[in-house]
Amino acid sequence: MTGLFDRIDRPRRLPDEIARSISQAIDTGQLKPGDRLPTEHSLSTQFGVARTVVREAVSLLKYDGVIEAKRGVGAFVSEVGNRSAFRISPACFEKRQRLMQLLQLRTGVQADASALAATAHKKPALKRIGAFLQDMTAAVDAGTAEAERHLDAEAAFYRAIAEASGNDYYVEFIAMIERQVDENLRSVAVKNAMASEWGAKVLAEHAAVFEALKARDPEAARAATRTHFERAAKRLADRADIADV
Amino acid sequence: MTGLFDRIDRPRRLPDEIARSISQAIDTGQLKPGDRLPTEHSLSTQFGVARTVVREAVSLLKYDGVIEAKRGVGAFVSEVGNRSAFRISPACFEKRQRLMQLLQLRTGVQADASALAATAHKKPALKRIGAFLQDMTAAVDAGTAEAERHLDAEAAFYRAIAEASGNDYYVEFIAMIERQVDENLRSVAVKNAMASEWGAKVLAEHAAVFEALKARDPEAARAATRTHFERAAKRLADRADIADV
DNA sequence: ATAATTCTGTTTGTCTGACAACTGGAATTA
DNA sequence: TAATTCCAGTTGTCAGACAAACAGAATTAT
Repeated sequence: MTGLFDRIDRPRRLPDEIARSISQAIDTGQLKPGDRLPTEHSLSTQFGVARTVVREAVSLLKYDGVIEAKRGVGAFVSEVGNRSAFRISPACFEKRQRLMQLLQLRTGVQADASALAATAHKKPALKRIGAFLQDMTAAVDAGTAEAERHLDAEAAFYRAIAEASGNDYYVEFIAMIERQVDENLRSVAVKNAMASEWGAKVLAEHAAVFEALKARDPEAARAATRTHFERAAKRLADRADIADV
Repeated sequence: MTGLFDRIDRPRRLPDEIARSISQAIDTGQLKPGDRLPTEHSLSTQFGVARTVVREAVSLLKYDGVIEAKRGVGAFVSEVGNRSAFRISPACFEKRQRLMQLLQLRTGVQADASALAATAHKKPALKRIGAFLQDMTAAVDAGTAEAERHLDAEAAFYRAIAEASGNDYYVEFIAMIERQVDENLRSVAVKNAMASEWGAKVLAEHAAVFEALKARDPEAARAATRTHFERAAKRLADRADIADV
């Protein structure tokens, strides 16, 4: 049973903390592309940690292409558009606008995945997808107690669709986004799932997607998926307790 | 002037090399989710480097959520779907199927971005976009000598569209993909751009996108963008010298 | 005999100091 | 004046040490 206890705040690793700090300085414009970072020695004294820790932190940012280092010279903030990874910072869940933008991107990708799956799916995949839809139905029938199960089944439903598309990148991308959203907005999503007046309504959205897949109609699948995720985004953002600016 | 000299292969950083090695072991299934990694001490002797180097490498993978470490116990491969970043490994450009999948994902996202931009764009943005289209036209008129400029203008054209969408995540995502594709397939793309018989044809594809934006017609913009990127993907994959399996 | 506790070795996390490789510019020399 | 050499500074790597946390064995108490 989850929800009884909040996860204790484990002492995070120092390098992650420092990487986040530097990354934030770049995002907020305190460090602009081309700017030179303080030396590792300087950073280690500023943060009050050993240089090895600073090195690990800087190494993370180098790996993402956020900064570039030249031996004997220093480390510099890279030009934008040189990133080698797509990553969502937790700060994005603090502002409504950023959140909506993220969910908008996800909606489009997820709709594409459904459209692909509509024509590409094999029989066993459809069976799997249908099973998750039944899971959701059962969870809704069971009422608010099974809200968590409902959410898990929903995530599995759309993950299965992504897998049925036959494109591994959709699976990876969707899984990544889903994980981030879940990690940051789980509690809000649970509240939404518990709002029983929505149960049947939302279920119909999923069912429409499934029917479109069964009919191998890509455009219907895309439209149905888009409809659900657009509404879900609205429900989430409406209920999320975040700043409007 | 680019293209005269190839960039010398600088000795890569050890941590990146090791991170890549471990990551590959996971991708190929030599290390499965739940498996325990060798100890840092063991890895340092196996790779013949200091533990600090191994630590940096492992730290990168931890940051991506590929592995999780417990002090006093060891480091373990995470379950799939726990990644906190979306990253494209260079290996993806070695197999035609993976490449097509990647380009398919990009096509969908880019098409969505265009659809959004069609309704969201402001006047100055449209002007910027049009300027890049003219750049491309000029480059095509100048012939094969300006192939590189053509490519740069094309990338800038679609980046500008993403910016006009008003959604920062589209900008980030598209920039990341574009960079990876460019880095790995630049030479192929140049050859394509130099194939003069395509010049006018391709230019018409871009122009169609621009016209749809000007007309503020989202579905037309989406369709035109999709058409271009699907054809571009085909041209790229046809010419790319990669394995079919 | 069983359950609780303590001890111990292992592993990751952090610290410290050192040296190597490399760079840009200053000081020196031709 | 121009070329060369030298030097302080910075990142990259190395080596060793200790702290923190954990799993399981050994010990003790019930």
